[in-house]
Amino acid sequence: MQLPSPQLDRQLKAIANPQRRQVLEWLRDPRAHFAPQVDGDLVADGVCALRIEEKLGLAQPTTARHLKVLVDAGLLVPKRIKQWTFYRRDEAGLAALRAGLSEQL
Amino acid sequence: MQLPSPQLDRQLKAIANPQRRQVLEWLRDPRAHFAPQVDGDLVADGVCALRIEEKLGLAQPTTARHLKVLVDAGLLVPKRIKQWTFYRRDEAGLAALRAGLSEQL
DNA sequence: TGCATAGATCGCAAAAATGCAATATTCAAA
DNA sequence: TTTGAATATTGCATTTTTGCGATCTATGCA
Repeated sequence: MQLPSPQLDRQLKAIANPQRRQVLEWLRDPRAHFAPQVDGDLVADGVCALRIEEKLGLAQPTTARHLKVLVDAGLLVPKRIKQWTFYRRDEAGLAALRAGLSEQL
Repeated sequence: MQLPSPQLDRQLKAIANPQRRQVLEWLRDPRAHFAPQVDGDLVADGVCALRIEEKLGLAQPTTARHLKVLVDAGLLVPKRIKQWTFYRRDEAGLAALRAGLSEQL
């Protein structure tokens, strides 16, 4: 079948998974869910992948793929600092998802 | 992992599929997308499964399962009249989905 | 340079989703 | 009660998703 919007489809598939929704929810208020970091501000830069991984309780490759799905869907923004990757919400992408939903749903 | 809301999870999985979103969209304005029916009012009762099936271009059992997924998620309301089943949107369920999204997403 | 840490990618196995044909069920009409 | 139409269910194959261990890459530090 013809996909009207591949990006919306990616976003909906991304949030169809509970773990990925959990990450998005945690990142709404990083300070409430994660301890302070030395490199990278929790809010401005995002949360270190390692912290997300241990909180999710999934193996590193599994967590990495979940994060990639969210980034590819435009729902998370990755930021590389030194050897760490920090993730924060992509509010523009999330707004686009909401808009797409109210339009198509 | 623990599911905070099994119903929201079912709903998000339901709309993660393009064909099922297509059905929901068609049913927003049944008269615009389907010819009038003899038994069952297009709007009040819903659209006959057979019409949805032929418009989707999928086999009958496949369409039946898609419709069941949407009903189980509380996004469609089925109505049996004679030997037909008519489907219309469950606006309350859709509202719950929107509410759940803005709360958890 | 050598080594450790963080993260990304590969390869594979298990589970879930999606498709169809065949069959069962339900209901109406002959 | 037999027949036919519409829908639901079953069984099975294919594809996609999700999980992990092993490995590769990138970066920082001694």
